[in-house]
Amino acid sequence: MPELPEVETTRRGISPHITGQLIEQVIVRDRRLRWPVPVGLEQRITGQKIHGVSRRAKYLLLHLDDCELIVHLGMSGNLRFLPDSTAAATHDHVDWVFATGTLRLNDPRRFGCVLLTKHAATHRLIAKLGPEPLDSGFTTEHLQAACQGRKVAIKQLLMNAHVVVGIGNIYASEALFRAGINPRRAAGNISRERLHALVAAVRAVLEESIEQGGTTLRDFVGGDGRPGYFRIALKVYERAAEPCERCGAPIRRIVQGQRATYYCVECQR
DNA sequence: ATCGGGACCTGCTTGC
DNA sequence: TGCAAGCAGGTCCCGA
Repeated sequence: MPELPEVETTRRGISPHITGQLIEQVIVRDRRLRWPVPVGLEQRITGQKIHGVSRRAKYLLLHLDDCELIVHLGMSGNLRFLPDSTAAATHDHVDWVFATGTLRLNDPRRFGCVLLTKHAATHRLIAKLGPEPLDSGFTTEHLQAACQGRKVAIKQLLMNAHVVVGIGNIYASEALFRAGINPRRAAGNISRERLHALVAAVRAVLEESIEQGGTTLRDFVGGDGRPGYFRIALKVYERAAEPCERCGAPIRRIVQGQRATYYCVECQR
């Protein structure tokens, strides 16, 4: 489900509600996620305070007294703060209960995770990630170095979290459209000038989406339960056969690495 | 080192 | 109406 803008929207939605709050109770209804929710998590963190919620790539990090929780929403997860008690539904995996309400993780496809660690920054899932696309570390030089000698398609390289994090299937297509680059082009065969444009396009599309609360295609809701409104701003994603906004040619859908890619054959070379 | 593909899941839509 | 196939916002891990 969520790419960086949706995870960031979730973070902003839940953070004010739980930061500074004491965890009164933890309810795990279904430990089955991508990796099982650790046995004993409930006792381990009950009574601890949430000192803040940060984000690294698509991981949400909850900072507690003496440990950190790594939460990933996978393809279909959402994390919501519920001020009033609401009966749990199917696929509600974990509740964190506070005096002011409940933080609840729902994840039908179970590709998400809830993990416990001392220091998330050194955790194996996080330690080797590439730079954040909205931070200063994501530069033309960095992208150029990552592309050097690579034969993979630029779209697949953009989605590689060891190169740059947070860009999933929607925003990879959208950023390449903005930059005018064919998603199938070999990464190593793109000029520095065009990579410079791509860096700017990635930043712009992610920032604009965050402003709109992310993209809701089917079922995404942010921490407050509201959908994101960036879908109407998508230029190519899920627009196969529709006319390109720029040139009128029909948007094409192809498959790369088992994922759908959308692009304009005229505007993107 | 790089790459391609399979794996992990449920639920919705589409087509026969 | 029923059923099977295809598709969906992620990413780890394996073998070549």
